[in-house]
Amino acid sequence: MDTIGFQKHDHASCMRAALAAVEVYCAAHKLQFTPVRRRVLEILLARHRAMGAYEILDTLRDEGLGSQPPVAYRALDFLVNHGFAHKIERLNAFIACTHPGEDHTPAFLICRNCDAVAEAHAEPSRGMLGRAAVNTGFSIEQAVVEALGLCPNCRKGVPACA
Amino acid sequence: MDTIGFQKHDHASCMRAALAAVEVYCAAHKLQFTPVRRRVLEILLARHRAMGAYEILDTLRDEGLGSQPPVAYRALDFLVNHGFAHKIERLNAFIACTHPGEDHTPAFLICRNCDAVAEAHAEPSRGMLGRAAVNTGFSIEQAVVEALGLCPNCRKGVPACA
DNA sequence: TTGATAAATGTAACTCTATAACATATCAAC
DNA sequence: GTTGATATGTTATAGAGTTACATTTATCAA
Repeated sequence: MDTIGFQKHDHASCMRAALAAVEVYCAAHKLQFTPVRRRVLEILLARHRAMGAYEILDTLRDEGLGSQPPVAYRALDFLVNHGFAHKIERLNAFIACTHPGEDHTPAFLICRNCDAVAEAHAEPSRGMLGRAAVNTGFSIEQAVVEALGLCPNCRKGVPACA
Repeated sequence: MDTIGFQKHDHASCMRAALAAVEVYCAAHKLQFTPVRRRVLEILLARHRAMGAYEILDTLRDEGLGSQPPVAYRALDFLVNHGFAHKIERLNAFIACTHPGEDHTPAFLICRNCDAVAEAHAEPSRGMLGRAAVNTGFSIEQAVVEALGLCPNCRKGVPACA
């Protein structure tokens, strides 16, 4: 068990499910889910938190799967481009998607105390941002929505969201 | 005349107004609006677009106002902390606030073609993000809201938003 | 007005994040 | 199997941001 979206859950099965979903998606879309790409996604899924590219690279290096930055960045580009992982701009870090394969605009809740990250849905076309876009004639193609604050565990004083 | 929020406006007067507002605010709050801080804000206001810290630093260096990164970053920290400028996470860049002094949560519309940036208002506590936060027990303290797409000028094919 | 304290700046060195460029290998499809 | 596209390996470098410490400048109280 581990924390996801600030709640406990069966992490091993959620990891298997995500990998399976990505495999299915790649097969259906004729994408190459190569060993490096797979391993980077596994690392992100296993840690279940936002990780810097160089932190991921360290793990790859230990496993002999490539030691230079472009190896990690290229795998991450692939994962992000196809929606299997997301970049958290505010942290310059990456996190596995909690529902890969589905088309969605993610929004994140980032705990400033324990760095846990929960993924929610955003609808940039709605709300004030969408209205502002329509008013100015701007067409939204992508959106970064990241909230910073305290997760429920840290609010209650749980040390480092154990 | 220049573009702001994708529209033409009297840029010189908007710059004067913003500087005046910041001066008033600093006097009222006993903040030191020092030459470096003032100059960085002027640079941001004059260019009227998102600028990287090193781009700003180059200008400072040319003027003999400091040549090392901390000089620019410290001034930018001051401006951002007091709401006189904002950081665009997606661009790792900074932009002058269009209504300094007022307490607000900014949202940005970023043109991927010409890099023009318009500032809108966000209300992170409302909408889907706010609901997700309430549901999970997360308390939002700050939010990054940035939309990427095409500004009206670039949609119409105006070359580089001239 | 001077002396203590805090705030701001100058500077060097460094860390972290990310990309360019080019060679090599592997895959996919005819 | 040859060819063209896609992916990987590797070197070097660019860009963004911080740490640490010395020095200066402002603030304020005695």
